[in-house]
Amino acid sequence: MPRRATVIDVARRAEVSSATVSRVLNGHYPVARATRERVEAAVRELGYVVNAHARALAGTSSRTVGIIVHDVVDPFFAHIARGVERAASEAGRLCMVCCTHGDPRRELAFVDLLHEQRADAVVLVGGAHSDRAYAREVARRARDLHSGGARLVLCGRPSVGRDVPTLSVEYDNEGGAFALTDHLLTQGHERILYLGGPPDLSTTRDRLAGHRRALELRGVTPAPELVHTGAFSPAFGHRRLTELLASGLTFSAVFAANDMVAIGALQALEEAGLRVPDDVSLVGYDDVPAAQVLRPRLTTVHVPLEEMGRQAVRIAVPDAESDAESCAWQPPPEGGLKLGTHIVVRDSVAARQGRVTG
Amino acid sequence: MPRRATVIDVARRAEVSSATVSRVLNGHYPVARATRERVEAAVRELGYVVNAHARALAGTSSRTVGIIVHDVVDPFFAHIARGVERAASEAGRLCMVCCTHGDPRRELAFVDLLHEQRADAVVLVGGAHSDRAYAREVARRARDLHSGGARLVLCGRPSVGRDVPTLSVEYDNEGGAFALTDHLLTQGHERILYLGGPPDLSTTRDRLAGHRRALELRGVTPAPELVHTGAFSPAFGHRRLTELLASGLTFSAVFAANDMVAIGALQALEEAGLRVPDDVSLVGYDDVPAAQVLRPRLTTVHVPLEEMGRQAVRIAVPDAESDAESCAWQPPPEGGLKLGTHIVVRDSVAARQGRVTG
DNA sequence: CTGAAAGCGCTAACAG
DNA sequence: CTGTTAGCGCTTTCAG
Repeated sequence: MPRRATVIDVARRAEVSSATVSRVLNGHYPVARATRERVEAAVRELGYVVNAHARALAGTSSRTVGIIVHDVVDPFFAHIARGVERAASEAGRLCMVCCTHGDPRRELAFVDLLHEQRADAVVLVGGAHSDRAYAREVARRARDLHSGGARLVLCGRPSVGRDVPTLSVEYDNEGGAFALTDHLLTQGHERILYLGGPPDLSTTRDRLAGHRRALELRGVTPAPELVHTGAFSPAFGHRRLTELLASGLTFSAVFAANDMVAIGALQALEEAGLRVPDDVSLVGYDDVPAAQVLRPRLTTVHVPLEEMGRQAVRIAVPDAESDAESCAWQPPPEGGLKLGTHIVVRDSVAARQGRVTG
Repeated sequence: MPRRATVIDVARRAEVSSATVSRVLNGHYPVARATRERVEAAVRELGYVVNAHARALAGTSSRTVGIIVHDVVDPFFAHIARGVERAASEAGRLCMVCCTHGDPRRELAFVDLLHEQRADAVVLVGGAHSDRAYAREVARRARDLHSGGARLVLCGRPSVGRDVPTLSVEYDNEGGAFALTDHLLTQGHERILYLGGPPDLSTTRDRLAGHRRALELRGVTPAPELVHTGAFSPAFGHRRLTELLASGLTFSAVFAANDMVAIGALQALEEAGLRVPDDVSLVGYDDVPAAQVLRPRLTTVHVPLEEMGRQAVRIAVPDAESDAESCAWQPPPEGGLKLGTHIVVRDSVAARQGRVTG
């Protein structure tokens, strides 16, 4: 196998030094036009391709960012990933994506792997399990990363400690759940079934907190039998709601922990011969595209997913432009952004008709 | 900023040589138990993290694979990306994903970028535009990559030339379209509107070819006014079908070029007061999850998306296990896989009632 | 089992 | 404007 061409080969061929080759390759440095052309020709003739590793080793950054999600197919993560990829690309960086499938150990392992790659930023996406030991592990990595000049960005999850050097991009999760529940309450629903979401995930806790706050504000006592946490999947929504319906539980509305759960819930309702919103109202959360495809179209909470991804890299890495003077750039002093959410009213909620289904 | 720890620092601390540190870090080499433990302790105490770039430079591969898609959010690409990510991860590799948003120039630029990163494999996903110059560019990069020991994998697109060193994973696109059209024909539909898909994309050409072959085989003459190519989006499906309906075009079934187009088409039909499948039958292609969420549930062609992604990396890189003896591994002689597709019958097609809508 | 030393390919001073 | 010369941090012969 013929060894790959290197700067030296190009230099020899163009009859210049390797430094000159490097200079024309990088632009940003005066090189005589004739020389430049000779080098460019040599590059072309040799099919030379710089070695990003050698380049990274020699000082310049790796020009990559990493993102860690549960699953690239899940629209919640996919949209955030798109934002990260776009912003990274605009900042002249490659995006490495890792999928944990919800396993915290894989998550930690990926942070390490991305650190090894010397990613300029590592974006950790989605709710976190509330586990002290786990938070400590994340904190340690945040420090390691930081002391190496890289940033750990928490996207849609709480901080892991006051003086841990992380950046963060959150969204108003509690507020969205509050608004959504209030909307239901306003329509006369008081027995609202809360369905789905892993109970120990920060996302679930926040949504439930907003839900409860709204209930209490309207003088409705939260009923424990109306809270059924679980997974964030259509399968869970379908299965659990089917069971609940069979058990005779009564409620007039369902608050699905996210749109995926709502998809399954809607199917269960359909199968039970219940009409949405006539017999039961239904709401979701996240406002992924599927929410508009469902019939009835789903009332839900819009979360600026892609924007979160964009911001995550924006606050963590200097962009292409200011990049020339990259040393001038520095992370925003706040270090933490919180994006707004808002309820999107569509067709899956109706005023309560008096009857309570069960 | 305190310089990051290096093997030398670890070596010093553990009172061994850097070579020994390297050996314990990599496993695969006899090191006295006591020595190993001393090194491991030093690593921990210093918060040492290997530099993947230095490692890659020093000879071992970069342990990464790259994937180039139009858009990570589009389920077609997302599922393939998931397969690639999983297989890469299982083979101990990181996955770098790039989004072109359909721009061939970005695609080429990303191949270069991934080559610079010395990715072990670069997977190019999705239909390609049939453009000689473009194919030549791809071919050149395939050769460059190959001569550097990396592989270019074409996933769901045709070869760029007989003796261009690429690997490929295809699916039976033409066959699926044939089967689907035949299904419609069997149900009595003869005026079938073919809707969507960029006309110069290989994917579209293949699907249309299968569609036409089925038509001809049943003695139905393809009608040019029934073919309306365009984008692969719900927006296109909705807009164009709405126009067509207004124009008075007659047809009893719609063959949407993919499920996304079908989503838009269904909405247009609904808005026009037409019922699916009672008034008009509708089919899609790809069998993404949305196909099961639509009402009626969509009859479509199942494409083994995730499996394609998996296979793409499987044929291109040695897996973790055989990796120990990695020099023993070599790409499968075939170099080209073709996965099967099959039609999934759901609820969006009904036997033709006689009336032809328009 | 362990150490010494030679690069891997590139960039970045530092001199001209 | 261009060449020389050190490394960047790691792996890897080749010798003990």
